[in-house]
Amino acid sequence: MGYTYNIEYGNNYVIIKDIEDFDLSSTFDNGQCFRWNKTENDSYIGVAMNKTVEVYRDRCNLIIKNTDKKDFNDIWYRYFTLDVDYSKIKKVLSNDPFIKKSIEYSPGLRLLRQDFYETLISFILSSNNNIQRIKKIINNICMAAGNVITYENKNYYSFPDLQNLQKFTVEDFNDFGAGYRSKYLVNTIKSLCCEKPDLNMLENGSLQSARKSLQEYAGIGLKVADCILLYSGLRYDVFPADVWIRKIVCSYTNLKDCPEKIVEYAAQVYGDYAGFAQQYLFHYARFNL
DNA sequence: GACCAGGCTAACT
DNA sequence: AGTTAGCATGGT
Repeated sequence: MGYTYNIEYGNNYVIIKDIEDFDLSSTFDNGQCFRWNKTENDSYIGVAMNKTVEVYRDRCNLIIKNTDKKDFNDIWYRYFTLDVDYSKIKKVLSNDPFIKKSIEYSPGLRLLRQDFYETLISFILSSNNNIQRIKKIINNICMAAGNVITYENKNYYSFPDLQNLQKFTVEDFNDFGAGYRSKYLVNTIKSLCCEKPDLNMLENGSLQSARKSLQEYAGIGLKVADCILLYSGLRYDVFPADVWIRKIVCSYTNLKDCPEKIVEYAAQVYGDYAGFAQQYLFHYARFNL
């Protein structure tokens, strides 16, 4: 399964040599994640999985700083979907001329497998919101209840676990800037603490049942449910249809601007790779419409 | 001041 | 089942 990479394990860093299909900007600045930021040196520093790491390219190599062999194998290999064969996915999806164009625009885009609960909370915050503001709200939440992680004399804050999220009130989330979504968060966090969702069912059950069970939570509709399933790496046969996706899909098909119809179309045309198709399209749309 | 942002909920026909 | 107002906030 997956690839074998030529990897160098150093003192607090890991180098993946001659890596293909891994462009930093189109991976981190494409709206799937909210806790990665570009530095002055064109590297990216991210807080994920209770860790802070810095990632940068040196020609064909990818360097991950502030990590080691164990964390690379236990966490980052999976987080960065290094087991996924993007050349195969791109080849299949390129049968569709418009997806092909989007792939050519950002061929090094990757999906990330992020923490399920962080993804769930983050995308409740995403509704009728913009990426810049979503990042700000999430950062406020992390600063208020996350663990401090120091890296190169700067403090970073992990995404809080459910126990810590549970102590926040509607007023707290209002102070963080969540607006009318605050009550959804409090409600959903309480439900999640009370009974954990069945991740195995979400991953392996029918798509219909996975969506339906996520939509039981306050603040989660069809689009947010698909984002949660896709960006936590549970499944790739989803198609989050936000305003950008709706615009661009309607521009190259004669579909009406109706999310359910667009999702149905994507399932038929892109099948098990719909989630990847969506991500290439989204990135293209955001910077070209 | 209007419009928009990785939409959802509730209240209507 | 389909349609629509209302929703918090900050940027353009």
